[in-house]
Parts: sequence; structure tokens; C-alpha cells
Amino acid sequence: MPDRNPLDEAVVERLDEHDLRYTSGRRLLVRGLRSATGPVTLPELLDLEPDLPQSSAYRNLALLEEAGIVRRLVHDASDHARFELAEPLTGHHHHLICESCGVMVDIVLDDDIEHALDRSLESMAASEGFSLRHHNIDLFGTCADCRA
Amino acid sequence: MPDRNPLDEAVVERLDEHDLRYTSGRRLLVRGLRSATGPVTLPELLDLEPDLPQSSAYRNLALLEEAGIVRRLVHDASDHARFELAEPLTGHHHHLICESCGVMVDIVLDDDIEHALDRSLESMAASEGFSLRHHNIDLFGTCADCRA
DNA sequence: TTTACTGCAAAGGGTTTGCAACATG
DNA sequence: CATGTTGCAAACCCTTTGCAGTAAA
Repeated sequence: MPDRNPLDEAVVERLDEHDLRYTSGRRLLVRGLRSATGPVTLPELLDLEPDLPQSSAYRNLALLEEAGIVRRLVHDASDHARFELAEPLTGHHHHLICESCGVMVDIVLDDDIEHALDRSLESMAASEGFSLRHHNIDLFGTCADCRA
Repeated sequence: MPDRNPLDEAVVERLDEHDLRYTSGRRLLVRGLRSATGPVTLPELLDLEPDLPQSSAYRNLALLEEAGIVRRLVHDASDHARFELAEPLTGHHHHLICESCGVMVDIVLDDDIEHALDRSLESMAASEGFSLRHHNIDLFGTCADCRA
């Protein structure tokens, strides 16, 4: 098995834990997701990797999500779900979303803001009786192209 | 028209601006949304207000959204969209979501955290060429009932 | 009385699944 | 070879819409 890189290693490890094989279709999915600059819809993914049949792509994205390799997102303005590689493989980040064209871009906040926020969110959750697992921040606005 | 309260006044004002009437079905929707402790799905709303027919409820929620009275949310874990009264009528807030049962609860953050965050998010957006309109924070965890 | 609105039933459309053939380890 | 996986096509299910009748201002 040539061409192994750190991301593939991590993917294979998670696949093994779930008795899943790293088939050619799953390789294409991972390659397509990695080549994107943010979460992509299924049509966008099929456009990046045209050899993927739709039903297998959906089926494998669901399996990869269960294995902790993929994260599925839904965004109010789009009919399609969006997919990205999971944070353990890519690092904690948030999303900037253009309300005009729907494009989604990854962003990373300063550590000190993240920490201050974590503390505040933790206490809010506790006061409602929740145990907190993680948080999302979505920023909505208009991208440079759509304002041009 | 008796029984007007401040919320109804604000609703009527927005309806008028959009040439929409405050019909009995729309009153039931607003009453149902107001009685909930967080965003609700359509089945939940029909359960709160059983006299609402499904198609009219969906149709009116869409119109009320256009009029700035209702906000529609989609949440990864649920097949159904969720609806709440829009922030101009209720105030800025975020959501705490139970990953086990799907329930959504409104929360309000401290002003100083909101302001620090606003500044940070604004500069992130600007560095990507976006003009920022608003932000969402979703907290995911497990509610007290589901941990019991 | 004009125009918006209602509710039923049927269609729409992204996503999921049954099944028989195929690949992987 | 035993078991996971594929891809087509059909089903699913939340949501939307056409239409003929009704209610609001």
C-alpha cells in the first residue's frame, strides 16, 4: 500500500477500529474532502471526484462519519448537507458562511478567545444541567465576490 | 382586536409592512412558538397547537420568516427543521442542544464575552474579505434527563 | 368586495435502502 | 473463501405547491 501520508494513517486507524476497509471509493472521498477549502455539498464532491456514484458516496460518508473520519453539517440556507474531515484529523475550527452564494470557509480563532469562551460556555451549560461536549460557531455575512 | 400585548404589537407591525394579515392560524403559530422554551420542530408545534393543519403551518412559518417574525433553524441531529421567534422580538441568544434527545434550549451569554467575541469574529471575517452580519453559537452536550 | 388566506391532496427533491454482483483481506 | 462493499433503481419522508373554496380588512 504505497502513498501513505499522515492523514491516511489516521484514517486507516479509525477504519480498522470499525472493521471498515479503505476501498478506492473511500480514498476518493477523503481526497476530495481534503482538497476543499471548507465543507462541501455532495454535488460539489461529485464534481471534485466524478468517479464517485451518488448512492455509494452518501453511504460511505455516513460510515466515515460513524468512524469519526467525516463530519456532516447542515446549514440553513442550503438544501444540501455539507461534509468535511472531522476535527481530530484537521484541528478545531469554525465556519464563515456567505449568505448570498452559500460558500463555507474554515476559520481558526485565537487561543485566548477560545479559552475564555470555553469557560463561559461551560458554566452556561452547567447552569442548565447539561454536560458539554463541544461547540460550533457559525459566522454569517457576505463574501468579497458577492459584494463586488 | 382585544388581548394585544407587546409581542403581538411587534408582530402586527411587521405583518403590516409585508401586507400580511394576522389570521387565526398565524396567531396560533405565534402562541405556540412563544410558549416553547427553545426552537421547536413542526410536529412539536402541531402538538402544542393541534388545530394547525400541517401545510398551512409550513406555509405560514415561511411567510413569517420572510417578515422577520420567525427564524428557521436546521440542526444536524434532527430530520426536522426547528422554528423560533426572531431575535428582534426575543433578544440575542444561543442554543444548547442535547445530542441524545435533540432538545434545544435558549441561553444568553454575558455581555463582556459577547463583546470580546464580536471583536474577534469581526476581524476574522474581515481577514477573509467577508462583511459580517451575525453569528450563531451552538453548544452540544447531554441534558440532565438523558444522563439520569 | 377585493385580495389574501386556507386546507386537502399530490408532487418535489435530497437522501436512504433492497438487492444481486463484486472486491477485499 | 468469508465478509464487506458496490451501484442501480426504487422507496422514503420532510417539505412545498396547485387549486377551489373561504375569511380578513
